[in-house]
Amino acid sequence: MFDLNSLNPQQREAVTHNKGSLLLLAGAGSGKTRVITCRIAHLRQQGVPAEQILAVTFTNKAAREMAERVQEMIGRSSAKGMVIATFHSLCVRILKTHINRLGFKKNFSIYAAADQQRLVRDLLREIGAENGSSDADQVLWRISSAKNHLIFPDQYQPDGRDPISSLVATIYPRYQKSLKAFNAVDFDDLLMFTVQLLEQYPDLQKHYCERFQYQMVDEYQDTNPVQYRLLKLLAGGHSNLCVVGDDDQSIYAFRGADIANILDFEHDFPDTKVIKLEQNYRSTGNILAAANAVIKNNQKRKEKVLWTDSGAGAKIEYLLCEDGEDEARQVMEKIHAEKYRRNLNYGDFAILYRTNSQSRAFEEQLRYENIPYVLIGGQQFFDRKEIKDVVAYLKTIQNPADEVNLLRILNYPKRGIGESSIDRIIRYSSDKNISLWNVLQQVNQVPEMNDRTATACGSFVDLIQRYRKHFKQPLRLLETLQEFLIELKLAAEIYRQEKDPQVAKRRVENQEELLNSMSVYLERTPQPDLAGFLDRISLFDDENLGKNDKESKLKLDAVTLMSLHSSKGLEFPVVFLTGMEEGFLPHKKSIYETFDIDEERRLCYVGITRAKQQLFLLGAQQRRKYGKLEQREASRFLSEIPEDLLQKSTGEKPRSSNPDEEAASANSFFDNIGQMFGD
DNA sequence: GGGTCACCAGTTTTT
DNA sequence: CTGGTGACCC
Repeated sequence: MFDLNSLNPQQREAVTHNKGSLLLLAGAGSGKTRVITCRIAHLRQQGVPAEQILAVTFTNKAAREMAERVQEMIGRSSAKGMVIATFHSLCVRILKTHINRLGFKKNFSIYAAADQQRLVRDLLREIGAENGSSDADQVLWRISSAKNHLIFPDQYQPDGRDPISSLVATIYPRYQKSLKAFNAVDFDDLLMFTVQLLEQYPDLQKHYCERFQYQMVDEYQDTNPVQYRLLKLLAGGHSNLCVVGDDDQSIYAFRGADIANILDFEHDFPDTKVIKLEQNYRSTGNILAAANAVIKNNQKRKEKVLWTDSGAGAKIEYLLCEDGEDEARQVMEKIHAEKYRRNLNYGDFAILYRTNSQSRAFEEQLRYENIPYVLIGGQQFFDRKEIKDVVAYLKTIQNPADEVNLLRILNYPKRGIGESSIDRIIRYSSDKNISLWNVLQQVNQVPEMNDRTATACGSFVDLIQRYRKHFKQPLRLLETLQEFLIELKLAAEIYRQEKDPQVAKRRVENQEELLNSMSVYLERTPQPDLAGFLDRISLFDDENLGKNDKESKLKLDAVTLMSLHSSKGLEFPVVFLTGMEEGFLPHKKSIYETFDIDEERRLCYVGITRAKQQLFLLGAQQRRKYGKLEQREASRFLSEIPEDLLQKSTGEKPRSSNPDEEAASANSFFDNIGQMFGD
């Protein structure tokens, strides 16, 4: 159990507030997760049945941690039956039972980014509008954003001034039609269809409302319009809905999050109790003072002032660097110095930046200095080709209507079904309106099919059918996957294709990680099957996969490099907030295109509040961009930090070949700084 | 099927 | 400057 006395008064109030809606404004580092888990434990203690409790998060990591902590607190059996899940997995649960009402079969596939991209590219090619990959990405982006706003294909209104949107108006309905034909849904559909289901079928809505009497939503500031709608439907007017979040850390507007959801919550749900958590248990006083000073410049926000009783701590250091390289060098110097001075580990340092391309200079320098580092972000495990190939096989076995994945593997590894044969098969399929899979089963009907290709198709069909049968034995799932990988000879294919044997080895090992993923799934699941495994790897992405996920990367003793976005929710003793320049933070797109400086300020706020003990702010006077040198101006956010919190220093003197030019640029820069610090 | 060349675009990301 | 992609050729 837990001790109410170990909580501060506001936390305690939040934990014991049981009835009606609750808005918990939890500042950075205010012990939010603890409050949510204690609140769940408290509900159980008050006699609320576990089945009535629903907690929704955005990431699997958050859901897993919450579930683990609840179990530690109240025990496994007492937690059994509650649902602690991400929005997406909650929706999959609902759709798995009821999606037939929307005309899908229950073995539907879930399309991830790569599958979607393939499909949209094919559709663009069909209408003769294929134009590199960037169009496909943009179209997909718009479709996703439409779905986030609950705009169905027939409701999509193109914007005349915008050429991409008319493309979207053509592609979106076709895209949705193809998905349905393939018995597949994409990530956004999971949410959109669930909302559609609950709206169209009041019996279902009633069912889920009654089931989940107590609902909690974490990171509420990140909810988008579909998620908001879903919560409204689940709450159904009566509920005990508790939302937890921090409007000051709302940084996902670009993917549809609407900060108005949290700002207007009290208005949307009358009689809401509002509780603010402002005591911070993470950072020193100086760091919090800087964070407060920056964020108070945002007009639309719930006022909060973070405080700590743990003392002011070190001053914040602002290092003005010559250029990007110098910035990287200065970070290295500080890492060496602080590691030695305070006996820290490499794992205590994080280098944060606005855009991923900024990581390069730091990586190079870290490698040069032989400092271990981990780069967070970049390619996701399940985006890797070798993994997608195996997953495509499994999806085809599970759902042969899934033509995107069927086509991906039809001739990989090569089995003598060439491009022209595939074209013939596709044409026959669309002419006769027979699914690809059915055409393959009667490939002799296809005109101009030579015998060898027909035989190859036959053995492909046989392979898939054989393994469909094998994968039906739940006790042999792991062995079957193992046998399947061997029979496919994918490892040999990888070694053949990849010149660098070390790279090939790593890729084969990645495939073997899938086996680990399967065995973890088997351990955790009472009634495992192939469908469940596929859902798991679509939804849960690379959790379980030892060396590739963010969490285990953070366990190594290595300096962490990541974007400001990825850093949300994490903390480090020493943080370097780099690229404190106009154009990076705020990013130039936000200055000239989206005009959302407030969101950039929140991003800056998130960065500052990651630091526990020491915060370094860095910026360069000039930077190489797209090959040419560019003068940089210090970020406006720097001038929002009171001068007495800052210790300023410059790096090396610029060593330009032209002393006059050098003096001029340095002077103008210092004039600028002088103005902003008011000296 | 693999290799080379020209061309383009360049913010943030989870599920 | 980079990385990714499509066109083109052998």
